[in-house]
Amino acid sequence: MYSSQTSEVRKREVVSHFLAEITQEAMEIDRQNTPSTGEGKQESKTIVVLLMGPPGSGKSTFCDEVIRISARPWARICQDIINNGKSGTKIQCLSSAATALKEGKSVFIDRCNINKEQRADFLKLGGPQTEKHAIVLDIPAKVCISRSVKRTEHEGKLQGGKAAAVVNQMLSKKELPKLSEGFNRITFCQDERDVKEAIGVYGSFGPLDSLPSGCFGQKMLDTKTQQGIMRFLKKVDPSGNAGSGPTVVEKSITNEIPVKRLGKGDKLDIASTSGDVDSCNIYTLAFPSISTADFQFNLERASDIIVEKVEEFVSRIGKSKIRLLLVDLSPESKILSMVKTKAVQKNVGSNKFFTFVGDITRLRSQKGLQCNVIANTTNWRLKPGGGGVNAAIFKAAGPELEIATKERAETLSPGKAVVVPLPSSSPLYTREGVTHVIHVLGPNMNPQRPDCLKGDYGKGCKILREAYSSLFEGFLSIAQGVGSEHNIERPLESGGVQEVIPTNDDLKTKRGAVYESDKNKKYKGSGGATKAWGSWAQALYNIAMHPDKHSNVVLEAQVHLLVLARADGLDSIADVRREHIPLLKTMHAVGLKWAEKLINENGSLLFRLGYHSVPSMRQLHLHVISQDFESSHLKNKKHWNSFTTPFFLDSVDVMKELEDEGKVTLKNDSKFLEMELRCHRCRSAHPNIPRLKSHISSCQAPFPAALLQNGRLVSSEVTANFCN
DNA sequence: GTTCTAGAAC
DNA sequence: GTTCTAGAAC
Repeated sequence: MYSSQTSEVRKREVVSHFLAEITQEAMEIDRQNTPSTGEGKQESKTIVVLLMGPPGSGKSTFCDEVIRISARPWARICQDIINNGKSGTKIQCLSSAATALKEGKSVFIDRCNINKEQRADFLKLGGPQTEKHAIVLDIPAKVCISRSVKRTEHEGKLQGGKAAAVVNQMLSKKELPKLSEGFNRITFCQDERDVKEAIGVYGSFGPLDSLPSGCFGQKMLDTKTQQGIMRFLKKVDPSGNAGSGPTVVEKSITNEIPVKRLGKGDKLDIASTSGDVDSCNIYTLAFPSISTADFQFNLERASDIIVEKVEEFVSRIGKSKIRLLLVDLSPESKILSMVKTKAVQKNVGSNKFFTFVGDITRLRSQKGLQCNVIANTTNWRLKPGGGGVNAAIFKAAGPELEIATKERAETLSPGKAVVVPLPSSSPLYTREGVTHVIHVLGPNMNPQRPDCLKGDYGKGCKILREAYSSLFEGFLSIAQGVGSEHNIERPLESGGVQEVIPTNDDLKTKRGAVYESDKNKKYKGSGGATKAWGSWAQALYNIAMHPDKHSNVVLEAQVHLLVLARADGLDSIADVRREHIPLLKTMHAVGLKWAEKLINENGSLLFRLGYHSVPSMRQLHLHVISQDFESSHLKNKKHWNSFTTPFFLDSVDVMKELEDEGKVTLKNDSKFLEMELRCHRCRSAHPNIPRLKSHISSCQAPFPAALLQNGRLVSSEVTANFCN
């Protein structure tokens, strides 16, 4: 923090020093140009014209057109090409502009100049005689994006899907210029006609002419609101529809949720342009509108209350990585569009609140949207059935939810909520990554249902508010790790083998998770026995040596579990000899049993069983890892490569080599961990982890042939059995 | 393992 | 300007 501040200060010093110099030079020029006698001869004055607008708004075209028809000497200072045709820095622009002014040229500052801060230094250029103008190309975002996307030879190399991201990003920072910043004249252009007109004005603006000061062309438009909306949207509308009008904006909100995978193939780049593939780090509550379906609560009132309660909650949580998602199955949902409109009007939620069309029980599997907690609008008996969300959630979660619910509460009063941790065996947990269901009971206005309020909206609104408060409170308590009691399973009794399932829970709850890592550079290549282990690398050893103290250490995870050997002194595959074959077989059998159990629960899972060539944690452990690699803990190249390159030794191969050779010869090669990132299925290469993750979330290519042999890949189709 | 951060990449 | 990686410290 300190050092970054220092460097920022230093940067400013450099800039202001530099500015002082060029300003002085410009003033000298001005003095030379200013006639010392009071003769009436009019001198030509230089002007600095700052273009302002996102990529695709037509800044360069504007300059080119004016320069083409103008009698005045101009220089176009374009940040995109200032560095020998490549993009350069603001300082280069300032320097180049100062030089041009010195030569008596007027200058166009052709860069986005999107906010006051970006413009400030350019307004210091030249002397007091130098006029400062702004041309604001306030063109609809939609137009800018489509232009940016279409261009193939743009100087700034801003092409394709990235353009949408950049345009939106920039618009979120837009601050229209004001005369008070130091401008003599500001021209606003909102469409092509305005632009043409301005080109005409500046094109015929001769060296000796002057233009009236002030603001021109600004239409009635509440830019404050626009900015608010842009901030609300923050991220990109992947469809490129982010516009400045509220109609477009509403659509954007729906699309705005970062989605890992919308479809297949052609839409793959959506994730990368939305720039939020790490959205799994945001703790999310998905909730249906309470009471507005079967309980027939008035939509107008309900939407007011939702917006009110969300606003209240969002202001409380500050910058926490938490978000709320109002979900409805129907794209035509009235409540969704009403809430959307009101949220936009009130500018609620910033990037913390979204509306979303989808099945609340399938947000991850269908929409690629990870929600940690979902709310269930239930009935007073907390029982399945009744149709709607309640039936769907109980059905999707399986009997596990019923049982877990029963342990918590038998009934629920209107306005109240109950938090139920979902057992890891629930399909909603394994398939969707949902860790908790919060049952909430809203007020009922339907005479066919119990506790009907008979139109008493005084009471009804109070209860509905209370219901949302209870719901959000429950969510917050989970998010903060308070009251999150996780179900604990007993480890299987299996001879000298202890199992640990590390969690891939996004939250740091109080349960202590043990994660497997790949390696600790210092120990690279060293054998197992003499290795010095860091304290965290000891964790598995401690569990294996003292299982009594850790008898209930089974940490939940959807996709990755470890089978530990209890033998002391056996830290890695390098230590393993022929006599350990029975142990390895047992470990394999245990791993396989778990894999099959998990596959039974979720037929789409595929597993590989194997060892790391050089483990990062001591105590021999077998990885049983599902091949979806959907985990927020998979963060870097080493993680990925440790499971998808020959660094990962399939258990079946290890056992075979032990039988044939008596030991396992390690290639002992760290190069595997440094290899480029390749999809484990189709082997395509990807530049970084987020892009890779985005790809693997939808890649359905068959696995490489080698994996399909000898039972290396365990799936619902393959019933590999290497033990017994 | 996590967190922090500089600087590279975009 | 933002995103991403990788190295260092813990």
